[in-house]
Amino acid sequence: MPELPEVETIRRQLEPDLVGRRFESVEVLDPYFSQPSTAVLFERAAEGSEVVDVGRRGKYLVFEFDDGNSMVIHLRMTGSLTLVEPDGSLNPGDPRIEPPATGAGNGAGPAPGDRHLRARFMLDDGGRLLFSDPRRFGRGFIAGPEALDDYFDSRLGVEPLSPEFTVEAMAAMTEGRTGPLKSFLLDQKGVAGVGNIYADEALFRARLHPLSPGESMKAEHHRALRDGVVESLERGLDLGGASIDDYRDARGDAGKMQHEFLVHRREGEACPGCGEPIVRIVVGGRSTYFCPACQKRLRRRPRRRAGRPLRKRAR
DNA sequence: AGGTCGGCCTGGCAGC
DNA sequence: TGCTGCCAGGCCGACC
Repeated sequence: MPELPEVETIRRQLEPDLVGRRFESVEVLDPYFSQPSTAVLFERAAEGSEVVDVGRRGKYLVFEFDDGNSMVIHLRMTGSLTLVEPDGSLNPGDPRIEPPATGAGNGAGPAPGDRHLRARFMLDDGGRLLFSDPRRFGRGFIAGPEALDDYFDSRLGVEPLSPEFTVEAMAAMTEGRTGPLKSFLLDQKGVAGVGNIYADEALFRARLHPLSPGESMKAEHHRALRDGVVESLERGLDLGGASIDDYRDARGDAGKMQHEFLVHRREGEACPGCGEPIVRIVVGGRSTYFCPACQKRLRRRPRRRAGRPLRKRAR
């Protein structure tokens, strides 16, 4: 599942090869991809545009065009973007040359005849960018600068790898939140880009229980969670992301983060901290892995009622 | 307003 | 073997 480290890995690979290139033709093969816009409108808006920047916001990839508009792509669960060089390889010098487009298939990409291919962007240097997505959850749209700002502002919170992601910001975001910390981390309006994998890893690094309410945290916990999020995302970036099922980077390679999960998808295995078995629970409908020994649940801080002194406990 | 839950999708797999 | 049913989960909209 592409989360921030996976999307950023793809962005870093695409940027040097796409900036300065022009989309000569664009084909939307699955109308779902461009919904709610139509395939034709999407194709018209992208065709002829030169890419001047490849950016990222949360889990969204942002291809900025020379006309000021941007094409935004979200990979969701199973989407992938693959850049094919003019010679058919996945990067210069790569041995995985596509078979010549003489036989079956139409030279669709790294997997010729890929039935999950949803959109194809032909570049002016003969290369092409392919969007493939078995589950059809991924989406693309084109927007002007103001509309794009509004879109992101209403959906996304702070970038966790930016200087704005401070301990104070963490404290402000979790104040008054009664829901579980796991749900807070998955809410993109708080920290943008964290998904199920890195939420589990961040909570373990912070030694925080996924069901602890946001408002139960004290200053030391705010710092621990901020640091846990940053460390888990940076580790994922260093390893080129995590490949559990479908994820591949823009060159068709798998990431290595899945070999270094501390708790995620490791139910019953020994906790890397204390050796106790890792447990799986469901929080907000999501599989959640943690160590019950290392990640103790915080209790809600008692709220003082105005004008009334704290009562001593009866008995 | 914050929290929770179902729906969107399809491939893969368990179970019969 | 082939069928059914369930699970995976990011995001959104409906609802409490």
